[in-house]
Amino acid sequence: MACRYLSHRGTSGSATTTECWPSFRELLWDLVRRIPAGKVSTYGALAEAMGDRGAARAVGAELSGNPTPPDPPCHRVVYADGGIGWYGGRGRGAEEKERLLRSEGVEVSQGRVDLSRHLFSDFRCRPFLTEMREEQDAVASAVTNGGAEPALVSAMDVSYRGDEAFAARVDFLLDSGEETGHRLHRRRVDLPYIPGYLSYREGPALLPLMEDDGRLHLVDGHGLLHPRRAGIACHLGVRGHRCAGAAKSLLCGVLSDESVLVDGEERGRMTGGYYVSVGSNVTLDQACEALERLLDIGIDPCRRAHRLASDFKRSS
DNA sequence: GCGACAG
DNA sequence: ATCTTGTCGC
Repeated sequence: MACRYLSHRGTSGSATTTECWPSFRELLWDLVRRIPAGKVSTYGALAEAMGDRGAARAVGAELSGNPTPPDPPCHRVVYADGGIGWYGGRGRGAEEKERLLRSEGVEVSQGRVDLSRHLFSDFRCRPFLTEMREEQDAVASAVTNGGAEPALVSAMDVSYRGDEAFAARVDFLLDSGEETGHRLHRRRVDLPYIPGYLSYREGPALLPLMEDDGRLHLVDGHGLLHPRRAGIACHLGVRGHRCAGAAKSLLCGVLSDESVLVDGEERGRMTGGYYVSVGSNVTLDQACEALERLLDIGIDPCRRAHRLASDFKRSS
């Protein structure tokens, strides 16, 4: 199956990521512990060991939360140019980081480590981010357009507190705009936000809320308007649900009139302040018309879902 | 130097 | 996304 990360366990209906993918956090700290004293690595190198250099910022964000420094030796992780970087977060502690490195035999001059002498790069690690990209290619090829005109629309969003996700879905009748109900779901997440991998962070929290009764699900994020045509709306859509993405900003593509083009191809459309793109089982026209219809009668379903998820978190 | 990326 | 103070507009 193309979506291991969303696979169900038995008949319980629960879907987890941990069954299929390693934990970003655990894997990262394992890697950091392998850097010997006297050596350093870089944020990008650690990200690359896990399969994508683009996750370098997520690596830095996780390392900045080291609860017991200097035990997992996050001070041995520096910038790609040898710059010392921060220690303890928010621009603080470069001196302490430099002192620790010097005490371990790392030469620091002009505020920089000579990476040609001190770079450790003997990481052997499952490149799971690469595997996720490969899965995204399979997801993209499974996307389908079309279906009957939707009469029901549900908007979905997720709010966070630490590694806990609070997901919400709000339902509307398309013709009257009447709000007919909502569903909530709370769960732990174990992947940080990494551009291009949003579906692996938020998908597991949203999937249990989806319903295969012909309704169109509008998800906060992109569908085909993604570097590998596999945004979160596609991941959820290829599970058999009708799904489109509605995002507030672009991940890729250029705006040309109302269309968003990638390599000259229309992958999405800007309407009502949202970038809309197909997830699966719906056409771009249908998704845009549904959103426009609700906006026209004064209802912003995405904002409603955002507030519901936010309220759900606050009251939990 | 430029560009900088859903949530 | 979240954090957090201040500020603007209805």
